[in-house]
Amino acid sequence: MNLAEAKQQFIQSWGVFGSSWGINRTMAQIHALLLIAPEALNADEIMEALQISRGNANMNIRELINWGIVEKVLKPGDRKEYFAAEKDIWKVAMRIMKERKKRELDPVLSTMEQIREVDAPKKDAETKAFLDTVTQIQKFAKQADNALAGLLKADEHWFTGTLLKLFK
Amino acid sequence: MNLAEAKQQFIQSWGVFGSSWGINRTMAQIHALLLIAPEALNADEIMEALQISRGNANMNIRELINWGIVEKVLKPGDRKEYFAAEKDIWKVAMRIMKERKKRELDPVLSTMEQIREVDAPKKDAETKAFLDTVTQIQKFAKQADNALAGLLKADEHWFTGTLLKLFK
DNA sequence: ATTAATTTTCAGAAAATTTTGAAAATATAA
DNA sequence: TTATATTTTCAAAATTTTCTGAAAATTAAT
Repeated sequence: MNLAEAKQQFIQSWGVFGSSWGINRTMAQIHALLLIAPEALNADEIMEALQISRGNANMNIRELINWGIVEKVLKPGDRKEYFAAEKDIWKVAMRIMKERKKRELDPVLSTMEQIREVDAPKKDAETKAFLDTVTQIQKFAKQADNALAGLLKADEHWFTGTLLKLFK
Repeated sequence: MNLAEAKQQFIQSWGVFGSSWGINRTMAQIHALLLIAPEALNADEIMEALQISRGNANMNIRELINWGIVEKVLKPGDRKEYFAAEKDIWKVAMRIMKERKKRELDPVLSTMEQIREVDAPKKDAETKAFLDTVTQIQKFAKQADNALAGLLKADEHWFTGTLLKLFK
């Protein structure tokens, strides 16, 4: 396996992992491509490398930017827009966790909250059991939420710390 | 919102969350239904409650059993098979994490391992950068893997401890 | 052994998601 | 302003995933 083949393999695999992580295949592949590209790439280069259409490329690049793991890079004297991925894997992972927490965990919390407002005789055994399950889930989700928030907070501090050191 | 409505709401929501967690909607809904059912249910009852076909029910029940969060319950004098969900949310979460770790994290680890065997001049700057990225990912995945394994192990011990106390 | 009940399988249908490609919108240069 | 390059949008097409339902297989009773 030479370098080009290894890169190809990497992009393919990242696409497969992406799918099982609820991220669409192409989005993950573009991310992989940018992650191992020595330079920022423009839309045409991405389309060429992955053999995808312009619309597809555009849409998924935008989504990667929304997730905060890819950014636009402008080159002086070139009208095309270039794109570069955040290369620090830890930062990438933190951003993804943050995004997924927001999209997946937070809704669970508010839904469970809302369901607990059920207007039913609290003494009824069936009602009790149901509310108990909902409460358990809520507790668990809160713990997970706190743990993640803590991790993200810690990382932020670590980052701030490092940054401050650089400028002091 | 009365009890029946609340239950309906719960099942619907669980289905939505499931999708974003890479679990199919019906599978998640069956799980939700069993989670709040006072008694084990049979296939017909599940089909009726969720308005789904027999094939669909059968397939997703089997998958829930594979994940280890639902089990068959046999009732004496009844030829039908009944199904019950694990009610301890913590256990459910642990099982799901274990399963996802196996299906998603472990493959990342082995693929990165394999890619690092690339046959390319290690002094070349491009090769170096590529291998560095792959190594970073591998390190991160290993950390995540260890953290999860630790959590699962801790839980196992906690469980064993609790169980032992009960019987001693 | 025969019959009846129940579960499993799986090809095709339906639904959901992703992708294309060309037209419209936007931005830059001449 | 006009022309040209580039990006964005979005309806329709392609693909992937999920679901149905009836036939086949299995299990248990008579």
